[in-house]
Amino acid sequence: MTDGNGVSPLDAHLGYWLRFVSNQVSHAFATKLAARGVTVAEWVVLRDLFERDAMAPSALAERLGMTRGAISKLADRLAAKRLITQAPDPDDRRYQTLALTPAGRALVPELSALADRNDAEFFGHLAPSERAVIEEAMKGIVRRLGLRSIPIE
Amino acid sequence: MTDGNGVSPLDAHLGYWLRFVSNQVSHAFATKLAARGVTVAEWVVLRDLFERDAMAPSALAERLGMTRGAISKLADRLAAKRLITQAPDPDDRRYQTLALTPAGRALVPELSALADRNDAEFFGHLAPSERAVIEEAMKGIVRRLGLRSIPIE
DNA sequence: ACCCGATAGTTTCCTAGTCAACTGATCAAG
DNA sequence: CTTGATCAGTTGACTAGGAAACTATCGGGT
Repeated sequence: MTDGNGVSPLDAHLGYWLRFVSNQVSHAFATKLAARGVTVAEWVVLRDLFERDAMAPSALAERLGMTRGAISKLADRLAAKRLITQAPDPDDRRYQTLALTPAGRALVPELSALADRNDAEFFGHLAPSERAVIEEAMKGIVRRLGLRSIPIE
Repeated sequence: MTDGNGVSPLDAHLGYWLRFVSNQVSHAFATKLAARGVTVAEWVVLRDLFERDAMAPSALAERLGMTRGAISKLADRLAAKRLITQAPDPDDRRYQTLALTPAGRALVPELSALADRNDAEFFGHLAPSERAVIEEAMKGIVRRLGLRSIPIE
């Protein structure tokens, strides 16, 4: 685990390899999304709204593990691209309701295809048993440590 | 793989789980490092210089997959913290030589212990066989796709 | 009925990157 | 030699996000 100096090599850590691959995967995906004028964070928001239909920014922040400030800016960007709408909630005027525009809704399946393709490029060759071990290990870590959201604090 | 709308769930992708866990691991590590006043990128540079003893910024940029601009600023920060020195190369004055100061050298083993601890917290409970599958799969992906460096383009 | 605290969203400042333009230094070809 | 291409490093403009202060709204206790 350590060399003569008490310093273990960087690549002795599983975290190193995970970050390495994960960074590459995310970057490759970001490049694909960029061709459609969307960032990864924007994609995640669109994807979430696609299923839930309408959501308050704070709920998104909670689910995506981002600050409310970040969501506020992200929502502005998506609204500027005419992919979502920001409507005040009539019941409680502190709240907003974010929802996909028709253009936004139409975009999600296209982006989803990019996500499928990207994942296949990196992991498609793995044996089902390997996939299963990795997926279970990751889910197990999330469960064990009680991790929530799609993090970055 | 897809629901009725042709949109596969986010968590159907292995890349999703990898990013999830990897983000958490990196964040937890960043928090530990922050207590010593160092960022993850700075740690990687220190760690690399620890083994190689002296290096040009451009070589670091290549190895770490960062731009020269980023390394330039990073080196300035580390020099300001008196952890590295920036010396001109006498043979070719375009080059610099980055090297650890004694303080920098002394810090690496401490940070390395944090890295060990962090990795153990997330992956220590995995069976050796699980670790092996994951590590091999990640290394295989790196090999298969000819990935280099610790990326972010 | 009225504050006081909590809660939703925005905004400002900061950090750490990228990208691209720029400055010097070197080298090779004429 | 000199000139032009190339390469190392720096710098400035820009981006995405976090932290925390700020605004506005709501709700509950007295």
